[in-house]
Amino acid sequence: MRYSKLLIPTLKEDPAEAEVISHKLMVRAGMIRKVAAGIYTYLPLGWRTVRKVAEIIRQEMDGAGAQEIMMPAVQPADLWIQSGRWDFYGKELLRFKDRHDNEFCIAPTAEEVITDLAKREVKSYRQLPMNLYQIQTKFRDEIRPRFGLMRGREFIMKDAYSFHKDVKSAEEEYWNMYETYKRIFTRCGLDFRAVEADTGNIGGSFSHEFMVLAETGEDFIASCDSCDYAANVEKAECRPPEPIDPSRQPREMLEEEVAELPIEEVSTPGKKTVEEVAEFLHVPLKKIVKTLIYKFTESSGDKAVAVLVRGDHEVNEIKLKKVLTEFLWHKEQELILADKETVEEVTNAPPGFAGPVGLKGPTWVATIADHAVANMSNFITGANEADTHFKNVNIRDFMVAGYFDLRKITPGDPCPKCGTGKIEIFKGIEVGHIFMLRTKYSEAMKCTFLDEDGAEKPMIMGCYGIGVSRTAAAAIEQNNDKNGIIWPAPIAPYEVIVLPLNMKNEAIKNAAQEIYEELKKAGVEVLLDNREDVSAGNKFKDADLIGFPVSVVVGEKNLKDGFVEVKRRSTGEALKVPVSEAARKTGEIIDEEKSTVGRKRPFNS
RNA sequence: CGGGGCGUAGCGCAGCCUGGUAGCGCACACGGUUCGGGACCGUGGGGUCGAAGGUUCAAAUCCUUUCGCCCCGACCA
Repeated sequence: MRYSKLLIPTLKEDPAEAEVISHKLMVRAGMIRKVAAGIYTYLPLGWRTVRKVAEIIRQEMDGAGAQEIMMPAVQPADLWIQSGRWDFYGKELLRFKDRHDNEFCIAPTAEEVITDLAKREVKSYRQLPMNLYQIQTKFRDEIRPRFGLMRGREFIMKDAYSFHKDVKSAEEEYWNMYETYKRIFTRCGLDFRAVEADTGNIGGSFSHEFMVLAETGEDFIASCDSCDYAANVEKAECRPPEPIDPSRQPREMLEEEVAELPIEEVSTPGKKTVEEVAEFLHVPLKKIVKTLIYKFTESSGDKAVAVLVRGDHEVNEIKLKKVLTEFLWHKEQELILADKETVEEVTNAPPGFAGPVGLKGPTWVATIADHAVANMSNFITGANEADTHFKNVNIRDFMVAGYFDLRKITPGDPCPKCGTGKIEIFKGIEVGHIFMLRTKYSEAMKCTFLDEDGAEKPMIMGCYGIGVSRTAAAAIEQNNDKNGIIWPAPIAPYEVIVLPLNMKNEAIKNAAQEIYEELKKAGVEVLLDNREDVSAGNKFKDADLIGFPVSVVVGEKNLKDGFVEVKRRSTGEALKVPVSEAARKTGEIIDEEKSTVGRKRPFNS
């Protein structure tokens, strides 16, 4: 392709609206343009990269036995009502009515349509297992789209759904997809980890996320420094301190054995946060118990629950939700930190002075505590009175409905898997997610088959997503320098750019043209920067900004002696090669760039 | 939805406080000189100052409303 024919509107300056590097560089390199918040047009270069990511996904999915299909983006409400998600999904689901006043949505994901398809077309165990996928535009009306393609509202996703006659088959496919995803992201040249994850809105029984490690990631990953354990912080379980002590009886095992002292009131004027209290009373955060009042709604009205965690810990709301539903039988809706009024009602004090001693009020249902609290003694809590805390509080002083894993894992915690390693926290960008759905959708939508024994059974399902456009952005987050993008060769919009530095010099023009033709013939994806009246400096800057893995520089000085320069974007390393050798050498280098991608970074190590 | 910020030429911005000719750099077009790391000279085109209403002789500027965008938070297959 000739540069002059392509729409590549590069910019010298960062766009004012962009914050993260991938967003800035994609706009500057002329790959995307914004149409509305979280909604983008892909320009020729951006689209080529997206297509290349998609092609890698296709090859690997097809190779793994999946079949590509295409489902509608606009989906009827009644399928979503059948699955129960029409009510459950909330505002993120973009809904509208057609001219007949029938309700529709723009699909954020396609479990409903695919389950309906399987229900209609698959009758027998003989047709199973089956894995169907599509690569398609999705829409999620995110509360706050941001960071360009990293969190768009409209984005391109590969979503796959598998159907099985039994759990064993489904689990086999799950791990088949797990391995397939590893190959896909490795081929894309990404440094990533597969981590255990929460199942969120999609539901189901277990799940892994594929995380690209990057500082701009919005997810936190807990990873063990000695074993292969890695999990989303949302999911990572905290090993209860020894001894595991649900009954709270044996006091003799406490890490710090001291006699329980009598409870004592202390004045703490204006000291609301744990940090302020710790500083004011000259005690470590670990000696304080935080009391957080959470509010949720159930059929009988608003309820409040008090949650106790150690001062240096933070509540993991996903775990809290789970505890509320699974152990306390509250089917909560919209769990939120309680507002001022609720706090005052439950604690009889302004926010900032809540404590577990003497909670009351009609909405208060229970006090629950994190495991770590069970092993504390003579700690500090709020006194449920303005400007006052209690010292030497002990478990004897209040009622706890139970001890659960309620906190976020923190760096230095013991690994929940091996127990000996320490947890480290990394930031990551979620580019893929695989779920074991089991029968969540097949039961709701009556998607059944006849098994060998003639019994009608719901299909066992799995689902597997990859953010295609996000993967492209994540690759940039990981591969860039001050001059621009450094594309991993397999997903670069073009593999090679040929730079004739002066188009008015016939010898340069002809040599560049020749090398370009030869590369094209050899099947290399090559772009010829044939722009007239663009200075050498500009061509270099644009080539670096866009990030072509290899450039062939055809300039006067070298060409006089019959040479051109073949340069790698990743290392800056430049080879002087004879014109006649240029195409061959370039081909070799690009092959090497493509084949070494991913190899330098061992998976999960 | 809460807090903060911003809407002036395609992009990046100044002008607004203190009302009176809409400006700068880049980009774009034409002519010329340049041509290995974002060249230079000259000429030129391009703006309902986000929108609506108000105050005023006069509004980009002051007031009100509204829309959009960005950041932080809550939220998120």
